[in-house]
Amino acid sequence: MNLKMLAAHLGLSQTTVSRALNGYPEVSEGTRRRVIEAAQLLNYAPNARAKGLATGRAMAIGHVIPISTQHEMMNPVFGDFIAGASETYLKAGYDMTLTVTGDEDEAQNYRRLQSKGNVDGIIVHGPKMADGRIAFLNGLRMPFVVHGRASKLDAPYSWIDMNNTDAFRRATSFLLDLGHRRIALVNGLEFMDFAFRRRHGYELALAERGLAPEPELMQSEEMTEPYGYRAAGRMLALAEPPTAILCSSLISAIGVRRAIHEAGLAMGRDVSVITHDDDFSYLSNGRDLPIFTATRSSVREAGRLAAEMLLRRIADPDQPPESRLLEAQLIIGGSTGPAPRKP
Amino acid sequence: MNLKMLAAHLGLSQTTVSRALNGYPEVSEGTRRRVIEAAQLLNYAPNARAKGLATGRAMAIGHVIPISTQHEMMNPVFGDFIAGASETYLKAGYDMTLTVTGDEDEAQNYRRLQSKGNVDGIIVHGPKMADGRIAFLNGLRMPFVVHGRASKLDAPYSWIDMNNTDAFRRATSFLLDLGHRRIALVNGLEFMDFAFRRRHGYELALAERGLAPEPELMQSEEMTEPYGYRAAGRMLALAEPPTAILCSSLISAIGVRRAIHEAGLAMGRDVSVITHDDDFSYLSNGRDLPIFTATRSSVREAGRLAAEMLLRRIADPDQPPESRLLEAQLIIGGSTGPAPRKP
DNA sequence: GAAATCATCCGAAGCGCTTTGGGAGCGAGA
DNA sequence: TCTCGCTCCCAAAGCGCTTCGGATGATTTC
Repeated sequence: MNLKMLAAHLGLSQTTVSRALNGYPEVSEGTRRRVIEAAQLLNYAPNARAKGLATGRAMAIGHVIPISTQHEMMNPVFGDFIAGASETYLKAGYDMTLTVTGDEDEAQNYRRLQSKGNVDGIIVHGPKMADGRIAFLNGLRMPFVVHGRASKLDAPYSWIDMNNTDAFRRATSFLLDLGHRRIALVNGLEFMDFAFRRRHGYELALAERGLAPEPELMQSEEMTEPYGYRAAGRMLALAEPPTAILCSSLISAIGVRRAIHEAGLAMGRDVSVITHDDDFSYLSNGRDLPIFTATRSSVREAGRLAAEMLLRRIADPDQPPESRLLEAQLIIGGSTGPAPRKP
Repeated sequence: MNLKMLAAHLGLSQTTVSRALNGYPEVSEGTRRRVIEAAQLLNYAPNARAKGLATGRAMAIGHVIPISTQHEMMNPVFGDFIAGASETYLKAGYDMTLTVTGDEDEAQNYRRLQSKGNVDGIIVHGPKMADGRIAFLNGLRMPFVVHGRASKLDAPYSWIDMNNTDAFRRATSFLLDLGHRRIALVNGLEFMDFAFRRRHGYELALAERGLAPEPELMQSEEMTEPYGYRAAGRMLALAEPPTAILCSSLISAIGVRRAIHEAGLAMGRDVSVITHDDDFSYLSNGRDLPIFTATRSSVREAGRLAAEMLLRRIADPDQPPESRLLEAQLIIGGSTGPAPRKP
C-alpha cells in the first residue's frame, strides 16, 4: 500500500492525499477526514526512505557505540542510557539506529554515517580524554551531543555530563570526615574521561587535607565484578591496608564487597565503601535503605536529556552549543562508618 | 557529494560509476579502479535512502524491544545480545535500528515498521508464553527471528533459544544428587517463556525423584538484585528453610548471596546456590574458578547466531523456518556442596 | 457585471540511486 | 566487404514521497 494506491482508491491526487496526511491547510476538512480514515483502514504508512529522500530529513538518530579491541565489552551504561533516550525519540517520532564500531578508522565511520544520510544527528558515547571524534564531528555538518566530555579539548561542542569530579571529591571528603586516611580508589579505565575526572576529584579532596595520593591505593581497569574483587583483595593484603574504598561502579563494588567478606572483614565497620551508582533499573542499590553509600545519578535520565538536547540542535542547528552538568546525589547507605581505631 | 557529481567529475555516466562501484562486470578494470579511487578521494558514499528506494532493500535490521509499563526496565540481556548481533551485521554491511515500544498496539507498531520500509527483517525479543507478535509477524511479509520461543504457539517460526528446561532440570538433579531435598526456585517473571520453561525443568527433576514442588519455595519476579535478596531472605526465615537455591539470573544470585551472608550462613556449605549465567561481559562469574555453580550460555553468542539466521532468511525468504537450540553448560563453582546434615 | 479573491485540488519535477534496454566501436570469421 | 559478437559505456525510467506552480470553480468586492 503506497501513496499512489491510496490516492487512486480515494479518487484524489497524490498531492492532495499527502497534504491531507501531513496537515497542510490547502485541503478541506471533509477530504482530510476521509483521507485519514482510509489511511487507517488500509494500514497505510508512508515509506520512510522515500519520505526521507524527498524531505532531506531521516527522522532518525544515530548512536555510535565504540567497542574497541582493547576493552571489548558492552558497557551496561548504554542499555539504560538508550532506554532513556528512546523515551524521548518515541514522543518525537524519531527512530534510533545503533552503530557498533571498532575504533579503527572512526573518521571514516562518521563520514560514512553522514553521507549515507540515514540519521539527522548523532549521540557520541564514551568520550576519551582527547577524543578525536569530537573535533572531527565539528567539521562535519551534522548535529551531535556527547554523553560526557573530553577534558583535553577546547573546541566548543554540546554535551551532557555528570559532575564526576565533584561527586568523587565529596565522597572522598565524606570518608575523610569519618576519620579515614587510607582511602583506596578502584577506578575505571583512566583514558576514559569520566574516570580521569573521578580520580581528579579524589585527589582534590585528599589535597585539601594535605594528603598525597598513594599509587598502591589506586587501581584503574575495566569495571567488572572480578576486577573489583581482585583489586580489593590485593589492597586488603597490603601491609597497611585501606580502611575505605571508593569504587567507580556498582558492579565492581559488588566484587569489592565479596573480597571484603572473604577477608573475614565487615563492610561498613572494618572497611567503608562508597561507589558510584548509575541507578540501573536491574541492579538497584536499594531505594529506601541503600546497601552501598553511593554517589547516584541516573544515566537513564541523562539519556532522556541528551536526546532532548540533540533534537533541539537538529531543529535549530545554528544555535551555539549547549551543555548540561548533572550533580550526583551523595546517598548514605550501610557501607560506610567511622574509621576503625588503630589496633 | 553524490553520484551525479562524482560521475561528472570523472566524465562518465552515472550508470557506469554505479556499476563500477557495485562490482558489475560490464565495466573495464581500468575504469573501475579510476572510479573507486575517485570515490575514496572525494569521500563519496552512496545515500542509503536513495539506494534503498531503488533496490527495495534497506540493509538494516530492526530490533524491537518491549518495555512494558508493568516491568519498565531495560533487560541487561539486550546489551550483550545486541553486541553479538552487531558483530554479524558489521561484517554483512547491515545497520541496526532499535525500536523501543510500550506493549500497547504492538500489531500497529510492527505493521508500521514494515510499511515504513526501513528494515529488511526483525528480531523479536523477550517472547511471552502466548506471544501475539509471532502469529502477527507470520502474517506480514517480513522475515523475523525470535530470541526465545512461545510455548503456547503451534505456528512454525524461526527461533533461537537456550534449552531452559533441560538446563534447570540438570541443575536441579545435580542438587538432588548432592542430597538436597528442599530446593528453592528464585525465578523470573513466569509469563515470560524462558522463566516458564525453567520452572518446568525444575519441576521435572523433582518429579523424577518423586518430590512435589512446594509453593513457599518458588518465587517469580523481575530479576533484580534486591529481588534476589528479598526472596532468599524470606525463604531462609521459613520454619524449614531451603538448603539450596536455584536462581534465574546472576544478578539476582548476587542478591541471594547477600541474604545468605546476612543470615550468618555460608554459601556452598549451609546453603547451595546455582544460578543461570548469561555470560555478560561486565559481570563475569569468573572464568577459571567460577564463584557460582551455574548453567552458562552466552547470550552474546546467541545474538550472533540469531543475526546470522535472520540474514539467511532475508536472502532466501521461502525457506522453511529454521531453529536452533543451544545447550547450557553446567559449570561447577564454589557455591554448591552436599546438603548439610539435619541438626 | 467584471475583476479580484479564496478554497480546493492537480500535474509534474525532483530527491539519489539502480537497472533495463540499447548503441558505439572494433577485431574476427565468412 | 559484410556481418557477428564482444566490450564498454550511456540515456532514461522508476522506486515513493514532497512541493512548486498552476488550474478550476465558487464567492466577494467594487
